[in-house]
Amino acid sequence: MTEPPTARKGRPRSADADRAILAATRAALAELGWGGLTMGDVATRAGVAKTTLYRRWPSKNELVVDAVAVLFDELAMADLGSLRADIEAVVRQFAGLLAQPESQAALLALFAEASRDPALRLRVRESIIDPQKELVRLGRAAAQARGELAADTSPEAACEDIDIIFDTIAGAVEHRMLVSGEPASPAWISRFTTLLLTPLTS
Amino acid sequence: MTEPPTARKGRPRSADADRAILAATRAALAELGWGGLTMGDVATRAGVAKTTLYRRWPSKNELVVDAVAVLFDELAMADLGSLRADIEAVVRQFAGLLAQPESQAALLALFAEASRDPALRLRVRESIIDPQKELVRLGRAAAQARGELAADTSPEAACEDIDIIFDTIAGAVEHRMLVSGEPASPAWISRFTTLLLTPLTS
Amino acid sequence: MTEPPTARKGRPRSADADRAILAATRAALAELGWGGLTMGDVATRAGVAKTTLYRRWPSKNELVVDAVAVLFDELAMADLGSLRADIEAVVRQFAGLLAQPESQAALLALFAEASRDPALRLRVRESIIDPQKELVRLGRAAAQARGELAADTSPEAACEDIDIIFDTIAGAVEHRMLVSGEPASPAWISRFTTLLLTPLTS
Amino acid sequence: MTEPPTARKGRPRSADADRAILAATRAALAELGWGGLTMGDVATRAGVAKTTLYRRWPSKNELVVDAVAVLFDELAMADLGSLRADIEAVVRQFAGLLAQPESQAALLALFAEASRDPALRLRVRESIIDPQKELVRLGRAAAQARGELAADTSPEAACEDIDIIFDTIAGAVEHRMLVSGEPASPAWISRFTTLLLTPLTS
DNA sequence: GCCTAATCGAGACGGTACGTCGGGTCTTTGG
DNA sequence: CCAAAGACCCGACGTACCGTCTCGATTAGGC
Repeated sequence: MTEPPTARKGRPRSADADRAILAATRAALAELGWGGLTMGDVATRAGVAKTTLYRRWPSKNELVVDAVAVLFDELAMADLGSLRADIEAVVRQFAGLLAQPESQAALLALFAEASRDPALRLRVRESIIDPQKELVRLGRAAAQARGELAADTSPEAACEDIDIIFDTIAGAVEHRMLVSGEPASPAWISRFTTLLLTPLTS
Repeated sequence: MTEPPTARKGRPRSADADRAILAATRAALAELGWGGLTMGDVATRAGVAKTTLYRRWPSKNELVVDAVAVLFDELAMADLGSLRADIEAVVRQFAGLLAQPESQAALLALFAEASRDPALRLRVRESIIDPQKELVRLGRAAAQARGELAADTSPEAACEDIDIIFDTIAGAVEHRMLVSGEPASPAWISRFTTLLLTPLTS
Repeated sequence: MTEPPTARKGRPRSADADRAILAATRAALAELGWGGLTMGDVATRAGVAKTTLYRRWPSKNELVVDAVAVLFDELAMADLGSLRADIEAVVRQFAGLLAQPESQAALLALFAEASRDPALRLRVRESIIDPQKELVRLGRAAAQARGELAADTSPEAACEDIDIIFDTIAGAVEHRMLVSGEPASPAWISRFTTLLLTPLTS
Repeated sequence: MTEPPTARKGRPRSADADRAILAATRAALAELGWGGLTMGDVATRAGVAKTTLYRRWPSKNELVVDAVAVLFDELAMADLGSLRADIEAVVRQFAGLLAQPESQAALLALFAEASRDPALRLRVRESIIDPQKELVRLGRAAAQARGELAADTSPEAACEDIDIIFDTIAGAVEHRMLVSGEPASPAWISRFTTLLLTPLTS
């Protein structure tokens, strides 16, 4: 095994550069939006040459995915003792994310690009979608452990349940905040949670 | 009465050109996607000079809104006799729309741009969002007439109800089809309708 | 003889328009130079539609020829009693013409265009060159009548003489004023006349 | 000593590109004339991006000056032993230059533009006018050395003499070839030289 | 006193070139 | 081997004029 790929010849890549580039990307995104973001501008903000940027990311899209992905790392499933509390918490977290200009500017644009580019779609899925979906999975398991939800009848059905719940939550929040352009107020979150909770528990 | 401004000076704008441009835009959109769509290309396809195009639409965004808007005109609320049937019909129609490459390519990109440009947002809302929301409103009214739903307690609450239902339907379908990239099969539509129907009728 | 083509059917062309257009052309020429002159601008200045302009002149070039030609109509050969005085007068008149911004801006550009366009060249020759050359011819005849110059030995030789004198006078004045960019002061005119007179009278 | 700015950062500009662009400009000029010359076309012919072209020359005018200037470098003053021979040689060289399509197409147009643009005028003067005028200066000095011409009485007078001779030679040849459109035949050159020589030597 | 026909203004039309900008690559010098 | 700098090719942008066209509205003669 050629285990440690750390020891390479020549000058090693600067880890500072990576951080600076991602931070610059987020800043530019928040400031100028997706359309106004240019590679040259990001490079300048990061105090880095364009070459350095392209050495690490093949294109603007991949760069933005990575830059925004870290924002989704803070999503977490805290078992709050009831399904309603858990759902509300998840919705609130996701809404909080979409309230940030960076993710606001990036998310829909990224989805739009991804709908044409399979490689990007994969990357988006791994970095952005899956972490969110995992939350739904965990919440469901916790509710089952608590006895609020029935146990899985089959893995396929479980998977479908999770998918439909996930698409509904993510879609509704995104649509409200990014398309309708209205905030996800606590009242709205509460009403939406009720909407979601009723069929699950009845 | 404000005199109809039909009698204007100079050569009138060609209505043929308008139609050709919008058709060319839809074709290019379906073929090349949002990112690949070029004003010059649209002009060429439409057999029109770029100038003519810019005389009518200030930018790519507005053009695409108008080009795609007609697709949403076919949405209709047919009173099918039951709330479930009506919801399923609406979801199916919307899913059918999003299955077309033109709208697929345009919708997310348009939403993304609109989140930065208030004028565009207004245009999107009028041409695309409102016609959809109207369907929800009509379906609700029909269900109330049938006695399936309780009458409005207050106009504000009614409005909020419609908003939340609308965001949920639109968001979920969009997210499933455009982000998750999976089709809205009859089975999925049925399950989603159930999810939606339960809290409404319980 | 179908002499008077003046009587035509339909609305006659406005003579005012012609005058306004030519004046506007000269004004635009003096203000913006050849490169800055546009048909649309001339039309606007003249308070006339572009169509009206193109109905009369096929292109910018022909228009400018006509607009500038009238300036050359004021050239005249006044028999002042001596060859020197006559030459000086001609040079002075031509220099005066080239001191006007209109002709300054138009002349070289017109010559440049004409070197590629035979039709334009003909028009330039008739409207601009020939009137000038006529002066040389008249001056020569006057000097011969006075006995200052020998009579023609042959028509061909006379013609060659006139050509060479004309090219020398016109070329030198143009080059001094338009290329070297220095004024044709009385002193310069006097020196140049001497230069020209010596070989003619010796 | 100002440090030679040879050691610069970044990729150096390609000297090949410069040569290719200037050659392409001359070719396009000879083929299409001044009016038909397009920046895009020049770039294509040179196998170069438009950007590269604009990086070096701010506009068509400056580019053409540089492209044509090299043609004037071949002008030389060969001391042929007599003033007449020297003048004839100079006139012949200049006529030869104006017989080339490139310079024919460029010269008058350039002069026309320069009459409105001081910066361009300076550039024209340095690249095109001065090399020619130098020939007159040298010829005069040689003739003085030979004793054919009297020595300078004063620097100013010498300068004025040179100017007037230069404007006359250049103007006459240009006017004959480019405006009258007739060739500078050996006979014409001989006659013109006589015209010029008489006042100088009498 | 209409009719006919060419003119007028206005402005949209299909084109072509413009000069700029961003994307992504390549070639330098220097670490 | 990497980094900074910047030149490179490419292709789209939105604009400006070109010269042509289609309008509705005039403005003369000729009947």
